[in-house]
Amino acid sequence: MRATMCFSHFQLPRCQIHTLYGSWWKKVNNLSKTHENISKVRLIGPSIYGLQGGHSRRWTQKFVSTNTEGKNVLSGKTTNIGHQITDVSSMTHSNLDTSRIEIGECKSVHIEQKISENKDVSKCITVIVFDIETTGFSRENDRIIEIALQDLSGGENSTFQTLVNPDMIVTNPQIHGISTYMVRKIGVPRMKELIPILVQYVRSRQKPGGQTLLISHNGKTFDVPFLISEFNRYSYEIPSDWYFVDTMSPARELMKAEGSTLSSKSLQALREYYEIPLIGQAHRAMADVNVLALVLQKMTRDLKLTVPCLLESYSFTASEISNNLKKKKKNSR
DNA sequence: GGCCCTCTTTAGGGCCTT
Repeated sequence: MRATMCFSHFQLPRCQIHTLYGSWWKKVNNLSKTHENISKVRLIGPSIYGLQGGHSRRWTQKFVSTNTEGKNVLSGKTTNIGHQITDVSSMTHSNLDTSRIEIGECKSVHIEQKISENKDVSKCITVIVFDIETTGFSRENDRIIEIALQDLSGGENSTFQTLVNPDMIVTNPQIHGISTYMVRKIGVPRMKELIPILVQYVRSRQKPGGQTLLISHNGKTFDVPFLISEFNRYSYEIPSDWYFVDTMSPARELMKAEGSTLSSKSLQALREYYEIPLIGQAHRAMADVNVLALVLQKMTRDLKLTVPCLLESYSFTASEISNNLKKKKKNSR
């Protein structure tokens, strides 16, 4: 199977060409070897993911390659909450051979426990900003056509971006500029193929024994439920140690804050409020991720929010969202 | 569709995501 995968940097210039197999993928494998009992790279068991075979079953071969059309970028250094974004990095064209990857076991530590044990919990939390583009607003009838992630701790391969073939006509290219032609190109992965890679990528960014915090704008009502639907559609589940934060909540607080002139909670309004220049096309996943990463940095500064704060006060899990959706569906019958 | 706010909870409207 061959799929197109984009790994992008926050900004040009493009200064390095890596192969994923030589960089990120090697890192994934090294991680699994180094932390066998802690954070061994894992795609969760076959029973959950509907794979054939037992835990010892290896993944079948997959090739993932970037293409420039997909604007797949891979960033080297970006930013960290509490630190200024100081650098930009390179672009990657890669061939990724995911064969012979062991499905291991991952031991995670409960976040609340970790916070109480370690005040500097932010050091063991991976903060990833993400965004999706879709064919519309309906989780049932529409599909994801682009996804982008940026690990705010920076470093090699800190961003992940790809178009997704939705197997349907893209009816809203005027919104994001993504056409049916673009997503139907040879090599653009379907969601079913992308999910294991996506999970593995996030896992590769996770610190040993740490947790993952995935941040998006309006994620509670759009991005996360959409992801849940896509995962469930192919009998996958979002890993239970993925914690989500919706930046709409702190944005509401910012609107109410004394002296704030923020008039709307939209990402565009937040970008304008903080005078963040738009790099790339609005409503392309990575462009919006870049904006949100900067908004998050400035908003957490203004509201004096720390990463543990975000976790304690704003985070939610996919299962909480799923349970809410099930309850509401049941009540509406 | 779902969250939040308010002129509220026995509800309705605005906003946000593509």
